[in-house]
Amino acid sequence: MANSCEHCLFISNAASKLSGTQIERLSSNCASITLKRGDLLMQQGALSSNIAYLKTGLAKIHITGPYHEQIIKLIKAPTYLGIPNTFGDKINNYSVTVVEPSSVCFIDLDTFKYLLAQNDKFAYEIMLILCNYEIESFKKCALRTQKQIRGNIADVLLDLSKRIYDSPTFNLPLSRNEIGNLIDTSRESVSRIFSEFENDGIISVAGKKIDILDMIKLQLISDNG
Amino acid sequence: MANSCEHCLFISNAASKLSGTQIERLSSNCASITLKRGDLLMQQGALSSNIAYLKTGLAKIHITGPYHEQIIKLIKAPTYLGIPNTFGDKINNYSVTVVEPSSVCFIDLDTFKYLLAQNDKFAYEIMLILCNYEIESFKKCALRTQKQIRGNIADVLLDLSKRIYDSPTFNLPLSRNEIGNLIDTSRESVSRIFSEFENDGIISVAGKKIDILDMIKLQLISDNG
DNA sequence: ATAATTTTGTGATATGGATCACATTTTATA
DNA sequence: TATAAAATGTGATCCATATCACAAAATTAT
Repeated sequence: MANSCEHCLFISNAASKLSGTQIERLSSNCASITLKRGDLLMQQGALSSNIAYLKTGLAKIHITGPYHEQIIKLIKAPTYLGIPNTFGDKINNYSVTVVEPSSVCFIDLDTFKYLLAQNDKFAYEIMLILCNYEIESFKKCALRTQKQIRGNIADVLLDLSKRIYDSPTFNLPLSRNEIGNLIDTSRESVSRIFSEFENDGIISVAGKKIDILDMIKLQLISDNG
Repeated sequence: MANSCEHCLFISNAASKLSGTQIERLSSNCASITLKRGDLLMQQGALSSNIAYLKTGLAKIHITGPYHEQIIKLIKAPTYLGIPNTFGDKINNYSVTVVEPSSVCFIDLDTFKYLLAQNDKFAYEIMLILCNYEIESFKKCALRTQKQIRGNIADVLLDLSKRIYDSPTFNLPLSRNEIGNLIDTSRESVSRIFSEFENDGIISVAGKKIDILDMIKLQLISDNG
């Protein structure tokens, strides 16, 4: 049975700019699979021959640093992954691992490039995505290094609550150690700050389950570093 | 006298893909100026209506953090500046300040977008640039936070020597304070490490003038954090 | 040139977090 | 269900680096 991108429930802004023929071509050069927590979607150092489109789910972009693994960011569907890898040297410059059950389409690179060349509106949308990535990473870079751990943990909790789950209650998709890798700190410090926040009545923690009790105070901690 | 991009000595890879008519259009929508150290090329928070093309010189991209100014990176000509700003909300997300005498072309945004839509090879080159930006910033983000100050200072010196000046001897384009802002440390620490490196015979420092005496050892410090 | 301002170097001190250590809980596996 | 393995919480200790303080040097303005 042929894949149909045209009727995909999670079609991207970019793909919805494609013509009938173009989207047909996409459909026949695009394979959809489902992945579970821990599955590697893209391996740093490997040769990339596909663009990935995360249709549903949650993933982390991470790279191997000199001393430990560094999580660059959490990626929520829907989004394209690995576009920068496929231009230039075609070696993946980072790994992507699924942290919650996800469905992903792999799009043949040549097809993707063909579509970019054929349809300038499609290309424009992709460019928009790339631009936003850059702006985002500039900001994050500056904020993360100028705040103390309390501020960074507050940021992570707010991000999970607002951007990822849109709810004051959620299950942490990352271990304490991973949260540490995301904000450049140790797992012990993450634990300690969680306890601190709990004692201050800002959050309630039960294993992976987080409940933000005082959003205002959490926001203050985030703002004041 | 009309500006001629076609015969520009510093024409970009992207612009050299343009047709005769297209490059004429670029020429007539592009203003060239010269700037000196300290001149602001792009102001964070301001409305952007131009793409900048740094033809010659050196500039820094910086943003205002919660506590102090953060230098994101040093930009060496030739390069485009501000592309991400002009997509999306059109507010500059960062400032750019010239640190060495530079010449810059301001390209009208609508013209730039017109060229992107008309010429897919031009668009492809611009996309390449955006992709490289992202990869670069991922790497930098991870390395900077996982190394100690000695390692980061070694990185800055090597970057200046290799990428920017292509010489073991050069004049620092940044103050100690700015170097601190670049690698998230204090001016005092920068001074101290410079003295340390000098005592170890790795560099010689005379005000702004730096001489790298032992490239191998400096590289080792960079590698080992 | 001279004065005012900014930048820099370096010692002393304080401290945020890393690291170590180990008990406890949770999760995965046989 | 039992057992092994991984993740977590928390105290004690240590250290890299920020911060403070102030003198010296360099730059800029008058």
